[in-house]
Amino acid sequence: MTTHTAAADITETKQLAALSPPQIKIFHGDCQSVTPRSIDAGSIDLIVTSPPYADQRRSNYGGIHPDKYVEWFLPRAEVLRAALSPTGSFILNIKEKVVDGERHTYVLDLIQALREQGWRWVDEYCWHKKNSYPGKWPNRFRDSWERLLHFAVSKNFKMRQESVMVPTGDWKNARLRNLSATDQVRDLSKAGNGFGKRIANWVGREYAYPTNVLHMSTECGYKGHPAAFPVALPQWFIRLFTDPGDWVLDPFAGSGTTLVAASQLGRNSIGIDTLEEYCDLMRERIVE
Amino acid sequence: MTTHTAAADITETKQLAALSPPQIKIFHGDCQSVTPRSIDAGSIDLIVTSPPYADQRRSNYGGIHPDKYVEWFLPRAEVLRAALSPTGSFILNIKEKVVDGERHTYVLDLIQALREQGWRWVDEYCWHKKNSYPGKWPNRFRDSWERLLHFAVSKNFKMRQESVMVPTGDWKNARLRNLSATDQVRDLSKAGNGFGKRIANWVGREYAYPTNVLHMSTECGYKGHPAAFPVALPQWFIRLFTDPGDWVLDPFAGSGTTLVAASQLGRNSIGIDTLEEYCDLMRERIVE
DNA sequence: AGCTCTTATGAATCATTGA
DNA sequence: GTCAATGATTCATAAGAGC
Repeated sequence: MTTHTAAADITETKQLAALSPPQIKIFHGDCQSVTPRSIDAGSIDLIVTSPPYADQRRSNYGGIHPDKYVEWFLPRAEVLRAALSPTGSFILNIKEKVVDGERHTYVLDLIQALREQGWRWVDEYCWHKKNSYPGKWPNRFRDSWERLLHFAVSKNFKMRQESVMVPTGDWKNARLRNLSATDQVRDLSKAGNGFGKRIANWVGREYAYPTNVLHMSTECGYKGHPAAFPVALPQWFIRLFTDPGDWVLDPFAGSGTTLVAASQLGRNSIGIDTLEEYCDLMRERIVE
Repeated sequence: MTTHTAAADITETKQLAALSPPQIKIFHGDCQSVTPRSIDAGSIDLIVTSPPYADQRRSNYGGIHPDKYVEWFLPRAEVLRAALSPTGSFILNIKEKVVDGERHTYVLDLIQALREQGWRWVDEYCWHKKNSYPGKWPNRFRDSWERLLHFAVSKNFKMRQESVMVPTGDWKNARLRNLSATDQVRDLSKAGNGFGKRIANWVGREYAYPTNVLHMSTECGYKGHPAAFPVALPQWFIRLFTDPGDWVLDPFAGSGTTLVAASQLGRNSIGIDTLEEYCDLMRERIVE
């Protein structure tokens, strides 16, 4: 039993208890070869990932040149598409870097190329990073947002909009202060929109659907490993695009944030990473 | 003479009083033909505009099909580039519409095409619309953000970052840091030229640079014109990319929000619109 | 528990220097 | 020339210490 969602999520807790505990699989290797070998076609309900950005993290992943990014990504997207269920979704967290004083276009190119590969570009969510990296330059301000591209293979993908509804009005802030005992609730308050669907019923107050702008802080001061996104981010999309018992895949799993989120929510998960070191890290983190 | 900040109201008022009152020119017609005929090459310091979106506002503008959007836009961008000063900027407010359940790619295509035309894609600001249009759909949430694309023709465009500084998030921290002698020394040394120094002396560290995410509510459209952007939006970019006395152009002026903002800030402005009815509207609005 | 205050740090970017 | 490495810049947040 790995879930501990916002305080009195009684119904959800019962549901999860009735299910077998969520499975977690970790594969070491490149997702391009691992995926077709180790994952059944059409068995994945949601892919959430933050791939290595172009020319970033060179010390860890070897770095992909911006001009080569699309050709590096496409064959991997192809195997991911085969693994995804017809009603599944693919959430891609990415942002183009600045090259020679202007934004590089590889993300734009990638969107176009993925569409040609058969993906539907359903929407682009905006992740507003409330605590973006500081710095000052003569020609730009701090970059405070990233793209969360939502792709699907069919028009009728699964979407559970009620599961991410947010309380309306001042009630939210007042209530959260009372509930701030646990880390989980703190995470939810950080997200500002991570409430489960049952909590709204439990409290019996008004709630509304969120928008396609997510306000979340990057995780700060965590251990020595690079944390891609805050756990609230995969949480939000897992609630939105899967049911308990579904399978979630992160083909560039890194420190395993997606797997943690999935397990907390009673979803099975698979993580893949090219670095054995990160696979070990994930296993350690999951034990907690 | 060229400095200008939100904090320096007194100085600003004096400056503006010393200048002749801002000029406003309104031209009726298509900017593609009006611009080369009526605007001197290189005379414009900033272009801020929200062009008719694809297939939107059909009743007013005739509507451009999404698939034809880029070819419609490009010749107009060409004349705008000729009108823009070498140190000028071009702010394009745009968002792709949903066609057949997915985002259309004409904005991505447009960015690519503008780069091929010689524009530099400096950055993409995110306009977070705090009060986005209500609605509910089975496969997406409310669209709560739009793109504010920043293009320039040269690497060393004009940018007055001090003019849009915002109060620091935590006032207590700012005040405390003010007491630290080392911090004051750091401020003075890093401020560099002219105005930065004055800010450091005057308001200490109570102001910080903003990010590339703008939080602004939409305004109800000015009577008779479909809702464009709030006046605070062009204001922000006019402060950021021009000095008093500079020339601001809106080639799709609509209800004239950009002209109002420019005049309020002591900048000269030019508005162009294909509809005589809107030109009349602008003239009325400017009298106020 | 609830404050206040301190400190460390995070998918960053540009200018400069040296090979 | 081009390219790679280094230093300087900067702020919202979490965690931790102290009361």
